Amino acid sequence: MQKNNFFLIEDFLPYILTQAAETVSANFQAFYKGKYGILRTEWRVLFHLGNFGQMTARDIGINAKTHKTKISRAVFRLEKKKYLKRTTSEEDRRVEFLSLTEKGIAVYNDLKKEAEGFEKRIVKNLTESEVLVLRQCLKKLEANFD
Amino acid sequence: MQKNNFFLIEDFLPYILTQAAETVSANFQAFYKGKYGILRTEWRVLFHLGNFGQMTARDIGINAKTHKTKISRAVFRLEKKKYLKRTTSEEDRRVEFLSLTEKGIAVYNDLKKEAEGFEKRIVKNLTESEVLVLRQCLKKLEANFD
DNA sequence: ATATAACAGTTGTTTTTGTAACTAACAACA
DNA sequence: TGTTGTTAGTTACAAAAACAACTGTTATAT
Repeated sequence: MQKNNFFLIEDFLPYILTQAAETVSANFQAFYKGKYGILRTEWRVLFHLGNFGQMTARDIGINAKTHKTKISRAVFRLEKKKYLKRTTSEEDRRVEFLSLTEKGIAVYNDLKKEAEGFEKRIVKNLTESEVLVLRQCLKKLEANFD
Repeated sequence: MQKNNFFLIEDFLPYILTQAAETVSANFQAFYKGKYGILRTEWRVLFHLGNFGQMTARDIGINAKTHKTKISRAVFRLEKKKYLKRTTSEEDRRVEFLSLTEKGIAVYNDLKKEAEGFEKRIVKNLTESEVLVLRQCLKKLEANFD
């Protein structure tokens, strides 16, 4: 395995960013998949509802930058597990308000606790200012592609 | 959409890391998929071979932290497109050495050029020291989960 | 030698995603 | 009204990923 080029895949930011994201989230995903059979998009929906309360699928999709079909299917699966309930809007019957059930809230709270521990484990390695810069950079990077 | 919690999904590092990675690489992926019909794992294999020359599927898998079945299928597809050729090892007939064909090298060079431009576009937003810290942090994060 | 384990890589099956087409409801404007 | 366009959310189908079981080969150990 010898180096014969100036462009190195291991210096390419989208690559190392993706690798880091995959590596870091793999453990956590395995945890919530193993414990609650929840997939990534389901986790996102659950946490949006847990964080912000009642929301529409549309708004979750916009905030999480996730395509509506994925949201739709995640909502379906969460509903099947009784983690989530729907209420059709009175004003616009196309719109459904989503919110967590008691059961969903319990799951959310457990996953939240786990997420907090996970977060600590990640940043333990870094100085406070590093974490700050990291967050800033990630935000800036993303803003570049909107 | 109101905030009623201390844990916020938008501050959760695995989440913002994943979001940033997805947002940032979406454009690039669309480009190479559109132009050469290449998927993410295929891109990784191509760039490992382009960067390091002849390699085995196993070593690409280890370096790219990608499961062998994904590598195997990516290799198959790259071979079908004549971007890559295989040579069975003399010493160990289980082992196949992979390397790019002329056609593969041409594709690699084009994608490399594109990647360089892409990289510049990303970091344009950031100061040199920010980029440095970002790279460091990503490396440290990943090392935490090996 | 020969049995057993370990390894490189592939294939089969199920689950999940991507993409586009779809239904139903609303909006706007003639 | 009625026609056209837009929007929220679903569904259908093809492509890709996850996971486990598989083939063929080499290494180990009795």
